Amino acid sequence: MTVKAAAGRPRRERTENAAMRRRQLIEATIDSIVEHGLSATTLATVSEGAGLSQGVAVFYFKNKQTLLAETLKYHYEEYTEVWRSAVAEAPDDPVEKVLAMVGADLDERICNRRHLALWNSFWGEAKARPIFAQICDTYDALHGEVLVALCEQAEDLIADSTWTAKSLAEALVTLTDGMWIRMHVTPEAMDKAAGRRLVGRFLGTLLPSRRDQISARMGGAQES
Amino acid sequence: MTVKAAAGRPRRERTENAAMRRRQLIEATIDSIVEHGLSATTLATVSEGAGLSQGVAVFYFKNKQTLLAETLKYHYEEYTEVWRSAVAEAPDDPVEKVLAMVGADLDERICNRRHLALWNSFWGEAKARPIFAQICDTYDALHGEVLVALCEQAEDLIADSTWTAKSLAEALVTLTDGMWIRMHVTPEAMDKAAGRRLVGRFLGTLLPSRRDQISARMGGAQES
Amino acid sequence: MTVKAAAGRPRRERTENAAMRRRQLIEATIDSIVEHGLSATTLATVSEGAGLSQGVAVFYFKNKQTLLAETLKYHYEEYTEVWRSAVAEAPDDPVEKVLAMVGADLDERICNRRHLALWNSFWGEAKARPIFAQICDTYDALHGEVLVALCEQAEDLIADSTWTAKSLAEALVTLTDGMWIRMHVTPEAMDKAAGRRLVGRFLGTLLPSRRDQISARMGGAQES
Amino acid sequence: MTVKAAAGRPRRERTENAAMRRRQLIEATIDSIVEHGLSATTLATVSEGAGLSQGVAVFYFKNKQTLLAETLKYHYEEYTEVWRSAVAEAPDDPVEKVLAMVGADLDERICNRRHLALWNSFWGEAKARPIFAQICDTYDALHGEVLVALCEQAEDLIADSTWTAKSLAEALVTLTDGMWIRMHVTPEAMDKAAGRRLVGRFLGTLLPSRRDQISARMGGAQES
DNA sequence: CATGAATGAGTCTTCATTCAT
DNA sequence: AATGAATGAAGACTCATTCAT
Repeated sequence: MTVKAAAGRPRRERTENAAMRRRQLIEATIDSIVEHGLSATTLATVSEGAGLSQGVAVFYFKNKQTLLAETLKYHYEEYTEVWRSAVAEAPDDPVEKVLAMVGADLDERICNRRHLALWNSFWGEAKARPIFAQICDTYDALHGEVLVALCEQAEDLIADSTWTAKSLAEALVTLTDGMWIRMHVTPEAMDKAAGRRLVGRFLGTLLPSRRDQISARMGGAQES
Repeated sequence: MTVKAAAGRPRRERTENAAMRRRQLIEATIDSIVEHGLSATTLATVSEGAGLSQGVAVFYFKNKQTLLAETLKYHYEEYTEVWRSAVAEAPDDPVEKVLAMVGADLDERICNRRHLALWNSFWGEAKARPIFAQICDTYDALHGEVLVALCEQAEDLIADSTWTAKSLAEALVTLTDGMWIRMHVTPEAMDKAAGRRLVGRFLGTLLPSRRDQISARMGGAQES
Repeated sequence: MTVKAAAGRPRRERTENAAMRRRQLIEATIDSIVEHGLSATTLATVSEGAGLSQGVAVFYFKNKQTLLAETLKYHYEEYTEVWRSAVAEAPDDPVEKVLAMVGADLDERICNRRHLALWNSFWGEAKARPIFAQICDTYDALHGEVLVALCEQAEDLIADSTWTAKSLAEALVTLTDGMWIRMHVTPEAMDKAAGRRLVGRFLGTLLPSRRDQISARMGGAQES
Repeated sequence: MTVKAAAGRPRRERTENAAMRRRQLIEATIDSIVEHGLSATTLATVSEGAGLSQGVAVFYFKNKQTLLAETLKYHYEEYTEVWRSAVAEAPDDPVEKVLAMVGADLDERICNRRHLALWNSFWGEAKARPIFAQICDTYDALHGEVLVALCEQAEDLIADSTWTAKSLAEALVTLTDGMWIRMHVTPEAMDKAAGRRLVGRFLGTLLPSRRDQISARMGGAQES
């Protein structure tokens, strides 16, 4: 009867509340994984971190498994958003686009202790848990396709007969993965600036004529 | 009862037996981690895999924690042995030594499904378990030092002002870690041959004058 | 807010609405017990079955316990109504009255999958839950008294010195309970028609002179 | 080496110990079901009753489900043993055999508070738990076949054209089930002696010429 | 009236660890 | 040396119940 009067509001509020709770729980999950590791992350550590009861996590995610999977997705969404906007905002030059996409991997929003720890934890378990592997595959495939496409247009980079667009993209992704690992496992041996320089040097070696431009984007050949 | 009868048994025999059991259990641990993942590896899966009773693992390793740590060490010992002998056996040329050391990372004895799975699992948990992290650090430090030293001698490689011995070593190690990850996570996207070609291309780009030599060691620049 | 608007709503309407909701919830409870069993019947299965929210069941019944007890009562009320009207409508002859009362136990409204499943579930738990036991006792006592009274008047049936009114009533009730169990547990071994024939044979054996009359009411002595 | 010296002994002991523990746990399960009902029987109530830790129940039965199923089987084995030996020991006369088999259902070892409570609890859940139903079916089928066979030979009992061997067996089984229920639900209304008399009267009515013999086996037509 | 979010005690189950033999 | 029975502390998950809206 008076439903109309209150229409929209309560439902929206409810939906918003649910979204908020889910985010709250996912953040707490990330916190726990970063702090205790994936294997020591329990519904207890998560719900305590979120300041909620154990039941809520189940209420919103049904499963621990689902909670973890959603956490992984959430993380990938953030990453995807970062590289996508980086590419979009890059100057309209093929090499710049590639630099932007690779540079996104070293963006502060992605390449930080929290994200690296999370990513590494999931990778370690991906082979044993098909759901994780599938999520990784999906997002990685998208990322890979876009990078190959950009490399194809950056003809200067693959002018050298050694490289093809595909192999170059693969090399860049491999370099990124390696850096993420090293930054995570031995942060004292490699930090973000060192990572940028490494990629910069690599691309600079490939494309000597643009070395200055690359240096400007990635950081120079300073001490490392 | 019959202890007295066996009392005279030489200590060596006992020690050997113990060493054998330990190896047996470590291998079973690796099997389990490869098959079920680290988080699903229990003393039960290990002892069952070893064909022994539940108690033995504790008897020989005291802890599950210790068993895992010893497994990690065992694995690193194998790896260290491989790259050490590869360097030793390489022709007496600085660049050849570097190629040998990097090539060891792609050696069949190291770069196989089993090792990659194991390594990845431990990395994922390393940050959360100091014991693992410490083991990784120790062995990685040794490996790193040797590689830097070799790079310093391979002056041709760092003739280009872009690279220093240290940054080059870091780049190579990073590339290796990245390859291991990709071979593990997306084996259909990168296999061992593709990995060799990738490193080959990378070094070939750095040192155009030795490109043929590098190709010969690492595999050519075929399609990838 | 709109409480004032509805304030004038007659109490009857509210009471009727409540009665409707209670019936709705009880029916859903029965559905759930029939489908999932008593032990797997939760407030969630009930409220979902009723198409209502979780809270309602508590609102109207205060307890899960009470909801179940009310469900049991509801069921007994239905049964009582059936045998009472059967007796009332039976021809004015003592034997006919007994036949009618026993026949009611095989009436389609009582002797169906749904009722049998429900009854059985409650019996299984009755001993452990005093509230259930008490409800069963109350209604069974009433039923028993009436049946004994009718048997006393049906002198023909107990002419045989073997039987007394009480023992005959007990035998009939026992037979009914047994049939209900067997129809529930092994429906392929006994259906309603077989049940009627069984009772018919039993009474026919007791009272050969009225065998035809009994057959007419209960079904003949066909194959079984 | 010295295995031979200790041979046989430890293994036998171990097997015996396991059998003993299983029996101990099953008895505790029965105790709990009789006392608290099936739905309130938890691994906690069982292991506490057995004076053991929760883990043992799982160790020996793997599951709560399996523990319950084994309990049901154990109970049926006892019952089967009783009626089988009763039939075997009965005089070599068809009617006597039938009387013995039906009488077994009223044997003190079977027809006691404990057994009845147990049986009833399982029946109540049988429909919802296929495993229970299957166990019941298996043992009931055996019992039914034997009873039909005996009835076929007891030609006197089915001389009356009303009854066939099958329908008579069905009637007897139904009577038994009904008695068990009533003894369980309303023990004040029917005890074991009353049950024996009821069956006695029923068979006596069927076979007037043997009434004395039946009375002697089942108890006379005393007060009931 | 009615909703459904939130709680927390309790259940089953797993598993590292202990210990008698 | 080796076994495997036994323990008990978590862990994930369920569910009756409460309560703000």
